[in-house]
Order: sequence, then structure tokens, then C-alpha cells
Amino acid sequence: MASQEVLLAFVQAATQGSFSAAARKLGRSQSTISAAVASLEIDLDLQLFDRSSRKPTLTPAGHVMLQKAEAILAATSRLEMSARQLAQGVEPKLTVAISDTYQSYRFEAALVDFEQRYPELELECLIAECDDLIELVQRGRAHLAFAEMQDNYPPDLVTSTVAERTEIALFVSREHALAKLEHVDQQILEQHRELRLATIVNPYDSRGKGRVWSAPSYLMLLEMAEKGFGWAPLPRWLVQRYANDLLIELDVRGWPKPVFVDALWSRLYPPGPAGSWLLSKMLE
Amino acid sequence: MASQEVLLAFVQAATQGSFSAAARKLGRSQSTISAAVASLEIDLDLQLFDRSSRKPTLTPAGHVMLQKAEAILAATSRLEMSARQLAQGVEPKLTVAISDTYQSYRFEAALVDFEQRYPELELECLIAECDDLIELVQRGRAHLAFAEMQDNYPPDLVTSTVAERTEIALFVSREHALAKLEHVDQQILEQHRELRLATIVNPYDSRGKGRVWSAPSYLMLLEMAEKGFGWAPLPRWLVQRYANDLLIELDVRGWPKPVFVDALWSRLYPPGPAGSWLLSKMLE
DNA sequence: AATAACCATCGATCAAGGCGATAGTTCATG
DNA sequence: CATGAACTATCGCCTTGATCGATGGTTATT
Repeated sequence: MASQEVLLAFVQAATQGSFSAAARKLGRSQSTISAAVASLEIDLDLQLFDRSSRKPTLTPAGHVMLQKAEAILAATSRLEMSARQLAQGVEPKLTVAISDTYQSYRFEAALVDFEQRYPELELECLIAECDDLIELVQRGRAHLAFAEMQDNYPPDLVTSTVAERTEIALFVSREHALAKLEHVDQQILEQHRELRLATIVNPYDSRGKGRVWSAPSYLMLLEMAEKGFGWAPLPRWLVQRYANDLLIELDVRGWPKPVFVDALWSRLYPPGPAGSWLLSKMLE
Repeated sequence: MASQEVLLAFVQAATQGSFSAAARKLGRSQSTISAAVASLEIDLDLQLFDRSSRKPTLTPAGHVMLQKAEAILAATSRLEMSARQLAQGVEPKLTVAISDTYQSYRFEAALVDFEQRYPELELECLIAECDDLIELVQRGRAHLAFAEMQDNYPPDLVTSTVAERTEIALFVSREHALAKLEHVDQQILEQHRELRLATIVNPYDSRGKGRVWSAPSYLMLLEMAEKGFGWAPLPRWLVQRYANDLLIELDVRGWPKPVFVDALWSRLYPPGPAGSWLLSKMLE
């Protein structure tokens, strides 16, 4: 079985184009590299280098084996990176629960940085509704949660408000009747269909306030609004991103509403380094 | 550096849930597995197993490391598979050149089987025009070629006719004026724009036979025909696959034309096992 | 209480990777 | 053409680590 040392020697020799250079690079003696390559050639029953000229060059078969060898080394270095991080106490998997309400540039930007910093760490994103979010964190099922701000939290939770204010405004399709009006008051609004968020656990209780269509995610609401089915409260960033020219904001008293977001975590199951890092990115 | 033996012991122990069982499976002594796991834990500075119960179970960190270790072992087994095949003389890379004229179910089916049989082998498909195809094979740049049948070939080439007949028929868009006609004769045809294949090397020399639009691939011609720009000779299978309902076949004397396909290879650079295998699949 | 199965540890053995020294090749240069 | 510089192959020797068998401790079952 080809050992790591042998493969390293081979890869280095192949990329350097010289056994001696590879030896210098790896801090080994030249004979070690030579022996390593020779033993690899015997093990694989393949000629890897063409030694006829001054500088050994890879044979066609050697090129193929180089690719495979590099794949192995890359896999081992990933293992070692994971091991180092785990040894330092980084959590094996980070679970973040997000409210349907909360989707933001800040979070996405934080994830981009996160991917750079912890490329090997498994990430799990859960979507849940307010009370469920709290329970997920309390049970330790999620390390971190981002939820719409609330007045009271259980004592075992720690919270911190994210320095970001999403705005939720009312939108309709360009083609919709309401789109023509300069200003819209509550009564006129109630004459048209509302598109409203309803979580699965806690559905909207339709007290006949007018026709209401509901969906469990803002993206679905947005698509309904695009089709002109009614007006919908939507995060402004979502509209800018996915329906920039198709929807128009309504001017209604009390709208747009600011939404503040709290980060939650548990005192019992405090987030590890990766969770803390992500948290600090979100709070900075 | 974690050696292959140690990783194998770890993976086997983790999947078996028992060091002794892993030892039996690997044909090693129990102490070997125990020592291997212990040394891996020391090397990685991680607790991989929870030994408190009767059967050792993976820690969360152990689960992560198991994934990474399996990735390494998979990479090495791919290397070994490649090595075995190369040692048996399988070509490091298979290059197949195909005429623009020839695209078929048979070839695609052969490739599916090929992928099963030589999953690690690199495949290169070249598209070229008739004379270029022959030159590619003569030079050894391509191991195999599939080209429209021809009467004479250079003496250093071997040929065999593929038992498949592609039909090329004339098609126009449903919306095109010609689509209304039951039968079309040559004169009427010449009054409308022709969409014709022109290779890059050997462009269509437009002797004012009527307006002609040309493109270097049948797929592009097909799209032009869909748009209603004119009539085009197209392989029937291509139309069935990509424009089933949008194009209509014209009934013109002399059409559809059968196209026979020859497989070509060189006596000087005979195809290796993989090439021969693919060839036999194509000829069977 | 007895037994069976399991894991950890110890000392010995052996193969593989490592080094230094040496000899043989190849290429550029005067 | 002779020479020197840089490279690779090979030899003997040493160290490391993988492996084994034996032994003892622990856990669950009967």
C-alpha cells in the first residue's frame, strides 16, 4: 500500500521536475526521494518517469497517477485540518436556526466568511417559527438562532440584538389595481386580497378579515405577489433581490415596519469556537 | 502522518462497532486494531471512540473523522484501480473524434457502459470535419473516430462500418410557408432559405444558389430552423430529441438520405483495451 | 458464580522509510 | 574534447512503526 511519504515524494518530484529539488523542498535526502519513487513504481507496476533525459519527466501514466496522488494528499490534508480544529474544541457540526422572518445580506456575508474560515465544518441551517426556535436552542439541537425580537426569553437563553434592521414593506405587482394609487389607506387595502406569512405550526386564523392567501415562506409570497394575486408584506431586501422591477411598494400608514432580530444561544450548550465566531460576525 | 493501515483499522472499527470484529474482517490481530486506533487518537489529539460502554461508539468528533478517513481511502482505491488498469496497458486517456454528422443513441449508450467499466479513465471527445478526422487518427491525436462513410481511406487506417444508419431529412418550422405543402419539389425549395452545415475549415462556398445561412453544428442549425429562418437537412434523431413538435419533415425527392458511419483507427497507433472495448461496443 | 466476549498493554519481531556515501549519467562550457 | 556541475541509482546501516501473541482487566449474559 502506497504510504503518504512515498506519495508526497512522488508528487513533489513530479511538480518540481527533479528528484533533488523535491528532496530539498521536503527536507529529505535525495536518496529517499529516489527510493520512494522507485518503490512506488514497483508497487504500482508502472513506469512513472521517463529517465532518458537529464530531467525526469512524467510518462502519460505518470500524469494520471499524479492527479490521483494529489487527490489523496488533498484528502489527508483536509482530515488533518479537521482534526486540528476539533482538537481545539471546535464543534463537529454547527447548527443554526433561522426564523422565516430573517434572511439578510449580513447573514449571507457572514456565511461567505465562515466558509473561508471553516471550510471543513459541516453546517446545518434549520428554518423554524418563533417558539420552535427557542425550543431548538434550549434543547441544544441548534447552537444559534436568529429570530424576530421578543420581549421575554427563558432564563437559560442569552440574547443579543443584531445591529441590523430589516424593513418589511407592503408590495404589489406593477399590474395590480393598487399600484396606480399614490397613497393607500387601510380600508382600500382590506378590499384586496392579502398574501400573508403563515407558519406550519401556527397557521393564520382567518377571521374573515377579507380574502387571505397564505404561504409558509416569503419567497413563495413574493411569487404570488409577482403574479398579481394580492398585496403582501415582504422584506425589502428580498424584493430588491428577486423581484426588483416587478413589484411596487405601497404607501400605507404604519408601513414600512422595522424588524429587529435577536441572536439566541443557550447557557447550557454554549456555542463552540465556530459558533462564537459566526455570532461575533453577526453582531459586529 | 496517519498511515493507510491505521485509517483502515479506524474505519473498519467504526463501521463494525467493535475492534475485534474489525480485526477479524481485516485479518489482523485484535491488538493491532487497538494500537492503531490508539495511535490515531494520539496523532490527531482527539478522542475518537467512547469506550465507557461495552461496544465502543464513535464520538461526534469521531463521526467527522470517519467521513474524512473514508474519503482518503476512497481516493487511494481510485488510485489503485487506475494503476491496475494502466499496468494492464489501458491507455491513460482515450480520445475519440466524432464527425459533426454523427451523433447517435448508440454512441451515447456506449458511453454509459464505458463510464461503468472505466470510471477513472479520462475521455476526450473531439468534433471535427471529415478530412480533419482522418488526420487526427493518422497523427495518433485521436485513438478512434466516427465519420461519415467514405470510399477510400489512407492505407494506414483501419475501418469498420457501424451497424447503424442515421437518416438525414429536411425540416422546417411548423410556422414556415413550406410546412403547408404536401409535397415540395426542388424548385420551390430553392426559393426559400437553406440552413446548411459548414465546417470551420471548409466553409460552404456560396455560389449564389439562393440565400444560405450556415452554422458549424447541427444543433445550431436546428435552432435556426425552429425560429423559422429556413429549411435544413438534419439528423432525424436530433429533431426527435430536441425539437419534436416544433419542426415538420418535408417530402422532397431524394430525401431522407441514409448516412452510414465508419469507425476509423490507425494501424500505427492501435487503440488500447479501453478503445478496443468502446469500439466493439459500437460495432456489436 | 461462571462464562464468554471484549479491550488495553507489554515485549519481541520485522518490514519500510530514512540517511550518508559512492558511483554512474547527462548536459553545458571553455 | 575534456571538465565540472548537477542529477539519479544503489549500497549498507539505523530508526520507526506496524504487527503478533500472550496476559490481564472489564462488562454483560447465563
